Amino acid sequence: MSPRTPQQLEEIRVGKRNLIMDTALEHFAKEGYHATTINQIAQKAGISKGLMYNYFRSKETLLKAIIERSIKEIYKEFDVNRDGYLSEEEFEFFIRRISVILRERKSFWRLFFQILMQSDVRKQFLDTFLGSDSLIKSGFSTREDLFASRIMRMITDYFMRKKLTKEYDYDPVLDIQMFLITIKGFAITTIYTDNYEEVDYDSTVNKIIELYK
Amino acid sequence: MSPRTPQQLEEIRVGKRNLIMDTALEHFAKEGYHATTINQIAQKAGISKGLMYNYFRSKETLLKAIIERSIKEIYKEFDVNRDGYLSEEEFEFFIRRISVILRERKSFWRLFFQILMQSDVRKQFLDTFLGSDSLIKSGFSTREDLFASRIMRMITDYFMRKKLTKEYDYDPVLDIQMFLITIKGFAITTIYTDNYEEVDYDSTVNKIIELYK
Amino acid sequence: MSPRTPQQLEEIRVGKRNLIMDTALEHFAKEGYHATTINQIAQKAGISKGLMYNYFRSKETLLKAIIERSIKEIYKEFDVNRDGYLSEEEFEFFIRRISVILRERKSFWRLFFQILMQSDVRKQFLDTFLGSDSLIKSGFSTREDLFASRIMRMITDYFMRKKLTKEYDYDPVLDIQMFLITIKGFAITTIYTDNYEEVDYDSTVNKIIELYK
Amino acid sequence: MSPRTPQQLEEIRVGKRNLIMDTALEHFAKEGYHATTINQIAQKAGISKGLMYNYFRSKETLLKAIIERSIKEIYKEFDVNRDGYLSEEEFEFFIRRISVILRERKSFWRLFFQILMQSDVRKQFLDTFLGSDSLIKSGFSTREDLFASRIMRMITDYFMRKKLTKEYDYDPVLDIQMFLITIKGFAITTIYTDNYEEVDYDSTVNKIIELYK
DNA sequence: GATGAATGAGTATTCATTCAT
DNA sequence: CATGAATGAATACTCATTCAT
Repeated sequence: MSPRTPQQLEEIRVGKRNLIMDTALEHFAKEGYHATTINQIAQKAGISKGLMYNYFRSKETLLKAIIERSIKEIYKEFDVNRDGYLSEEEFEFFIRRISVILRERKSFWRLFFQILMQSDVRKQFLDTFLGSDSLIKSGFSTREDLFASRIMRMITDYFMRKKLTKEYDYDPVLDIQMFLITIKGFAITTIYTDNYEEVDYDSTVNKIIELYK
Repeated sequence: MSPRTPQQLEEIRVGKRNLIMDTALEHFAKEGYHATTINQIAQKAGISKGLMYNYFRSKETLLKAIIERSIKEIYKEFDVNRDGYLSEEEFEFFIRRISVILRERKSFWRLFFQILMQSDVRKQFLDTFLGSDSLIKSGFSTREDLFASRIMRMITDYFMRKKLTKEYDYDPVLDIQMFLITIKGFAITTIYTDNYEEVDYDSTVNKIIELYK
Repeated sequence: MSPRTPQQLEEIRVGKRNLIMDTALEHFAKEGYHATTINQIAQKAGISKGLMYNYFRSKETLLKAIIERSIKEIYKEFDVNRDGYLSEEEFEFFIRRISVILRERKSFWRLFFQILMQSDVRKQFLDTFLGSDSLIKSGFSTREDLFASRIMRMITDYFMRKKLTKEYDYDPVLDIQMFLITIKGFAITTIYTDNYEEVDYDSTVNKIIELYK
Repeated sequence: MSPRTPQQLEEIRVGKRNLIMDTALEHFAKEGYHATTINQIAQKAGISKGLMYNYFRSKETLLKAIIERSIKEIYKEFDVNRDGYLSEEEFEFFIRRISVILRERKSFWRLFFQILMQSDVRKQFLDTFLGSDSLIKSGFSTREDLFASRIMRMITDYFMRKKLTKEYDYDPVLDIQMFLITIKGFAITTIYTDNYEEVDYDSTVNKIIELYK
């Protein structure tokens, strides 16, 4: 009859917290943040509404927690090379990494898209994702705030360097623009395609690398 | 002060109907469908809530009407050549047309994106827009149902023909895939960019044409 | 079938607004602000919960509206002589006026007491009522903000003058203190007595006047 | 590390019980009964919610326990002379005692006021405190139920006797009324004044004694 | 056609209370 | 004795929709 140990409690808390976040993410991504009710989440997670509020102060807090968690995890993925220099090898790795992350976290990205495409929150999504400070503006501020803009700078540098090595009439600004457009289109296609031929998917990734490496 | 003729009445009706739809579209696109209230719309449109319901049976009906109206208008834009054959000239025209329409109807496209990125309605947007029957599934059924899939077929044909005329190792399936990705990315970029340099925008369009013509 | 005229609408609005405020005041005074539910109020007033929110943005707004309404009305009662000078005649009139107002607005005063006796809101009630700026602090700020402190100053002056005319060892500070204590006790007694003998009540009022005139 | 004796356990129990009550009283008095949550109390007291319910069946039970405890203690203060006769000396002592108790138990009195000024519980407070049976009605029944009414009777007797010894036109009923009003006003002033000049306070007490002894 | 007062079902949130450990 | 996760009933508040005028 002795109370649970702190470890046990921590386990319960962490486990349930993640359960709630996972369940909520699934619903948010599918039906949209506004259209999803706390009731739905609680029911699907098999807990009471009250308990949800034991873990998250509000629906919005829950949303932010979900976003932050994913942002942090994604940040780690790219945390390898901090020297700010993007080699051709790293560029390819970067593209391949994106293609994996997009597939592995479809729900998150669907949610993220939704949010960013809404009014004030929006602030051009991909220019955001790949390089701006709108996360801060959106209230989704983390220590990783500058992550996006750092990546964006690295990419810019990468394309600028290509001018030196490649062709005469090479226009790096246009190439960056085309690259971003392609990545965005690729992202949407990946996220909103439920079943794709692995082969086709791979050759698409390869093609993108071929085009912009 | 003579009583209005039936024609005048009809004009008033149509005018008010469009006013409501325009106002609603603006709000839906900016704040999102769920976050927008009938009150806001009515107030901004300068009419009473009651009158709104005189024109639209429900909020959802209003939404569908907005979508349908735009779909129809866009359909007309591409209604020129019905022979199902897409010449190189027409392909270029097609791309340029898209770039214009995207800019001219930003609000609509933002709304359309939102809707499609949600719930069961989703069904990959651009594959929808450019060629599927999901509009029907989505409940946004119109007489133009098959419009998208016809366009999609034309595009497929177009790229298939390129195999015949162009290179040996040309892979039309991959090229279509890349083309669709590019169009999607271009669409999102256009819709969610508030101010762009006209020059840059044009060169991007030209580049896309250059790449896939 | 023509819509209601602005006058009709205004009548409805004012009438219903007052109905809600009156009903709410009754409940707030009896069961306390927190213990009273919007449901109770709506039910007693014979309207739907929703309608309440058509007239008041929130429960707290309703409370403030009730307080302000009464404060304004009471302010008018004492708005007669603005010269800041309180003659003996006016002093007597002042006491009698209070005795009437306390009886006529029992519910309001009960509510007002409750509120002021709560934590931050508190700030000594009667020193407030009769002379401070806590109304402002309480968030019940009106153009009549300084009403209370003006009255307080008038009373202070009144008692100071008595020193000049009356006795040698007269202590005006003590007398003011005793006067305020008496008024407070009188107020509470009046407000929380349901049935009193009119005769007894009058003689009490007379006694107070006799003691402090 | 030897197991605690039953006495020690009982001491712990009593100590913790009082700790909870003290903490709760502080919050109830400051934020109000309804606005105070069990969580706040438990947290401030440094115990778990569960333990609270080990000591008190419910929030309301806790409230009643607090009231009863104070009532009993106050009762003891006045339990000296049970002969029902109030001498002039004792009357003065009575007043002075009240002035001390009011200051020493501000929190309790503030809470008591709140409670009595609400709902059916109300029943004029001071007439209660000084002489009625409303404690029973209020559900705050104790063995000391009749305490208040006994005191009230003693006071009545005291003033009636003054008629015999003092003046011709002396009206004991009016004097009692004025006395009660003064005591109430004095009580409120004392309870809701945070810092008073000790000198002023004393002279006020003396003045009351002078007036009604 | 036009209005806006009125409704009520639904939604997020709070909090006293229970209970397994 | 002690804990805090879990519950669920209650509460404030919103908003699409209806309807009398």
